[in-house]
Amino acid sequence: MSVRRTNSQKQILSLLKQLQGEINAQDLYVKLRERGETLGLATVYRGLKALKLEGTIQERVSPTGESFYSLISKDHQHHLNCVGCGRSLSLDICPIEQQLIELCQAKNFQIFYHTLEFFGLCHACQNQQPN
Amino acid sequence: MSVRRTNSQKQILSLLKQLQGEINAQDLYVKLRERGETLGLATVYRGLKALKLEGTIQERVSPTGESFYSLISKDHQHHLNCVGCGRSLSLDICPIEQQLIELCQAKNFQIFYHTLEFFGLCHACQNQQPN
DNA sequence: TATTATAATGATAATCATTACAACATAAAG
DNA sequence: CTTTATGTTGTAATGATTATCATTATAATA
Repeated sequence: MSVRRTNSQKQILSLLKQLQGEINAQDLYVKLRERGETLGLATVYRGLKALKLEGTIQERVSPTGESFYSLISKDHQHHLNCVGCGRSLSLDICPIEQQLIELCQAKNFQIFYHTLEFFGLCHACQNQQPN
Repeated sequence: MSVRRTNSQKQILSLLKQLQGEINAQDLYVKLRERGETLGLATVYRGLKALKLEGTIQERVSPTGESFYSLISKDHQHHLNCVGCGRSLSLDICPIEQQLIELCQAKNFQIFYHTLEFFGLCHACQNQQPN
């Protein structure tokens, strides 16, 4: 209910809108400081958490354990992730039908977004010895 | 090509088969020690990495940044994850068609597995103040 | 079998994103 | 203008994972 939007949350949202992509908390912090804002790193994390709970932004945890944040948008992307080099390739398709989402809602869940990721070896990593 | 399987890798695989579920590296280490094995924690991490590169096991990074490992199996599961309490509910459906996977292979990617996760608020978390 | 090269291992230190904490600031309410 | 709750900051603590390096096991070769 409390749609109180603190100043730091506004700043975070503003930057995310401008970016139109995903970014991690630390880089977000640096960019905001570059803008002249004076907020602290802890506040950035707290703001991101609040926005996530509101369903305004989404979080993707990378294989390195680092979180990336972005606005939730209709034209989201999924990825092919290489377990060898860690790089990922964007896909422009999404097989998740509205029908499936409604099925989830039926379980009393309020769905904000979904993630679909494929894992395997990219061409380069297939043709070389591990390690 | 080198399908050399070290002793520690065998032990890790053996435990994962017995478990039939996912486990993090630290717990895996403890369980192996309880079995009487004498391997070190670093070796567990190394073994998991090697098995992952082989396409034998899969890794799921939790929102806390912790990794969970399990055997890759046909009857995998997807989840509804609550961004509030962090709990997740298993789904028994998977909308990913073989056709889609072949499309990925066409991009020179060798797919081992995929993950599909929904995020939102569970019933309990919808009806309470944040924080 | 003895020798040598290569890979695996274990203990521990280093790394790094995130969270906890305590002091201070701000705003809302009476 | 106090009181009270909430937001914010910098810093220390946390905790999983990775790097390091000396040691040991394994494989390849003579």
